[in-house]
Amino acid sequence: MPELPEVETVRRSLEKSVLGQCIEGVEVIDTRLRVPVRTRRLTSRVRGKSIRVIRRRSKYLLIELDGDQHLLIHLGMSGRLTLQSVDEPREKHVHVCFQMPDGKELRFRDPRRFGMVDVLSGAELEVDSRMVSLGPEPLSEAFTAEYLRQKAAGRQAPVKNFLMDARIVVGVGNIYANESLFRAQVHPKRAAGRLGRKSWERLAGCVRQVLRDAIRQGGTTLNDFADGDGNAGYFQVSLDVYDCEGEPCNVCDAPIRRIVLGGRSTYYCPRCQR
DNA sequence: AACACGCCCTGCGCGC
DNA sequence: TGCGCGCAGGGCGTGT
Repeated sequence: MPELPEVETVRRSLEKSVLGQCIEGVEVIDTRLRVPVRTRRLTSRVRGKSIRVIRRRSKYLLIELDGDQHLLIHLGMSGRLTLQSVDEPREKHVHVCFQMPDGKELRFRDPRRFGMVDVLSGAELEVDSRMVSLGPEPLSEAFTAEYLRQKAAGRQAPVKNFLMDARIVVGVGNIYANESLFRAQVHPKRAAGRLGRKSWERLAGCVRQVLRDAIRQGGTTLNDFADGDGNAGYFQVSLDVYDCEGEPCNVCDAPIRRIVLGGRSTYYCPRCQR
């Protein structure tokens, strides 16, 4: 589920609730995530350390602790990270808990188990294969129309697949790729290498705009997304095309179409997007 | 290199 | 009411 706006929403809420606090203990209930949880390593490196900074890179949360340790957390498709009272019964699929002060714990819950929880030193983080191959952040200065145009040169793959490639730009998942292309009036199937400068300008601008709007609304909650305090997002009411097959386009009333690209549902307006 | 595809896993909504 | 099916926000490995 969580794309950049959702992860950023979680980051901001955790920044308010747990920044500076000490992680008093770690409990691993189930190690079976996409990458098996290394319980002893996690416990020994994290227990007793305070949270110095909470960052986000791509769709990863990076929680920097005392002693140059960095918690690396990915929410996968169905992950949640919420601060709750230890008195509340643990929900099904809570796999890892971090004990926090005042009788609270940070719970990592992930029904589909596509997420991951790991801990790395600063040096390990710098050379980590998951990190080094990542493209620029879409809300950074490095993300420009010219950058995209150069990267796309000669590529035959659909522009939507290109946008969702984390080596090109991070954080743009299926929802926001669809929404960005709609706002930029670019057909998702267009070969990336065949877009002109003007299209790239619109697209770069719309990607940033969509992501900023979504962050402002606290992310998109389709089924179960919530921030660190359990609050749902609101961007789903602003979706123009995602999961809107057959509904009239908000601009021209033509019915929204659904096709499959790269194995994922792709929604677009056949009249607005060329 | 670039690209297509399948898989990891559980839950949900749908049609029958 | 119950069952089987397809589908779901991500990322990685493998094949051509």
